[in-house]
Amino acid sequence: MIQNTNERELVNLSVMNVEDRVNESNLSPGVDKSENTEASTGGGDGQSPDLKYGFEDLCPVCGDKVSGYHYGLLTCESCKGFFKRTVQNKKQYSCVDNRECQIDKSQRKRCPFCRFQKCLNVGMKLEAVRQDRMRGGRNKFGPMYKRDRAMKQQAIRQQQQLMTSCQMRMPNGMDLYSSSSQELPDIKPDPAFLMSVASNLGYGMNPASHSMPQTPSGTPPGSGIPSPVTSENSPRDLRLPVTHGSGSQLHNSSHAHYQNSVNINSHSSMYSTNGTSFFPAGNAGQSGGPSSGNSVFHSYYTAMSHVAANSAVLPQLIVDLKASAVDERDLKHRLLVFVESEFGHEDITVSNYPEKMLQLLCRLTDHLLFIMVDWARTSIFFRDLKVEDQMKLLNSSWSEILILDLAHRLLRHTWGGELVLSNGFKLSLACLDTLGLGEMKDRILDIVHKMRDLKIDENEYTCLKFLILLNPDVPNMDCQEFVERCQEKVQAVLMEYCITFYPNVKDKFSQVLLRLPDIKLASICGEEYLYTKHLAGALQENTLLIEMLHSKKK
DNA sequence: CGTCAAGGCCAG
DNA sequence: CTGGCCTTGACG
Repeated sequence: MIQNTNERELVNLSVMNVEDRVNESNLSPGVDKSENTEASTGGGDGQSPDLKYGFEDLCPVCGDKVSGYHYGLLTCESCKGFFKRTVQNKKQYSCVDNRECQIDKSQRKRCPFCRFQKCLNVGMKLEAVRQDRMRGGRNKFGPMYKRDRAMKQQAIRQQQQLMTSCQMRMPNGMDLYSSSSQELPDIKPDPAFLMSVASNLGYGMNPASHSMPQTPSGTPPGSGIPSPVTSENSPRDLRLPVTHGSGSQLHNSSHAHYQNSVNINSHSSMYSTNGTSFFPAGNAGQSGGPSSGNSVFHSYYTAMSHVAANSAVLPQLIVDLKASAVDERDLKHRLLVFVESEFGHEDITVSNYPEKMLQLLCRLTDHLLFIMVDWARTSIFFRDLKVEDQMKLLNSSWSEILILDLAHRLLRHTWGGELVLSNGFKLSLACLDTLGLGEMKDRILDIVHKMRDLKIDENEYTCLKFLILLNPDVPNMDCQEFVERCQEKVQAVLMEYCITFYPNVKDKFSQVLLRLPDIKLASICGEEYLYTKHLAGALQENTLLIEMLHSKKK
């Protein structure tokens, strides 16, 4: 892979894209730039109903009012100051209790050890505290903050669309999630429900906001395999991947790594000891189970559900890998709302058919990329990397991840890669032939068949996704070694998983890994196609998709 | 030139 | 030590 020469530009461009998009199709007249300020300053009341509505304006550390982005995320003024003092003065605290003190607004002063611990756990960045104490200016997180804001705005818009869409459709008795309804929660145009959907869509930079339970209770976490975590989460705090018994280690090593944004020790400690975690097990999107009356898929899943009917425990790392996954039902709906808003009222005739279809496909892919970026950014391991390294990894892996995701969707039959708009236009796999992407389509179908033969499940799919993302061979990364270790961990856990849950399948592990080259080939196919189209001027410029494409060609 | 996340200040 | 408010300065 060719390295990207100017990530900063890419980050900025990506940011602009989101904002352009947010502004260009702005449905709510009240949303403009001034609202950003209000949300982050947490200032006056009543000016910004949109932003105030639904998105946490509470500090993820203590629950106090957020005053803006500080050291990587939205926090209150006091935790900002506390974090700064702690890091600048290299404070060493200790906990007189069990290192499990509750941190809230009224008690945050009681135990600085646990408070700092929580700061780190929710994702405050040590490297955002300047060593030279230089004042003013901007740091490298600027683009990230901006992007986050834009994403939140976008989420709000989508949420509004979701509401109107629900109100429009529900009275007709139409099921929004048409692909599978049997195991789904009751979808009603209920603001509270929509709120929870919106806030769990994967937006926002606070990792804490991504680990709320998403799947309906009673469905097993992925592929019918028993979860090590009970569905009853601790009422104390659902959000923190608490590293029991390793508090001081994390603390000390964090200080030792000021230069380096990655704290390897803290991760190794997470998986070396017991499996206690506050991550809910079941938010990995699709819960296992057939999605419709398709008998092939049905038998596949019936077979799957008998796999590992023993009491083996899902490795903690896999639970954590899945914690950032986007729910496929939500995803499908978001895409539908998005595409509907852009193309639903377009007149798609025979003459503009291929062009419109290509446009639609690109917008869709672009949207998926934004969602992918957000998934990655909140994912374990990846979220701890420097932004520059994150960009390099994503630039290198986006197309393969898109292919894997698509193959997985087709395999799970979650929504078959098919979208039908209100104007009757249907976007399905067959369209790829029309567009000249037949070869890629065939490769993808081939991957799907092999995955089905192999009975690749949700957990293995997740591991593959991370193996693609955490590619230590991407050149010029600052944290190459860390990425390598993470990839090794994922690989190790995949092997452990295959051996534990599929002891009778010969070479399951290596067979699963062997899907990667196929995915690579399909992705190259798609990239080449896009690049050709791009050179011919057939693609919309200034999209994240084009930027990603360029980053590889540079 | 305004914005807004850094660091700084200082009463409590 | 805490936390609300102030100053600074790169960036758009």
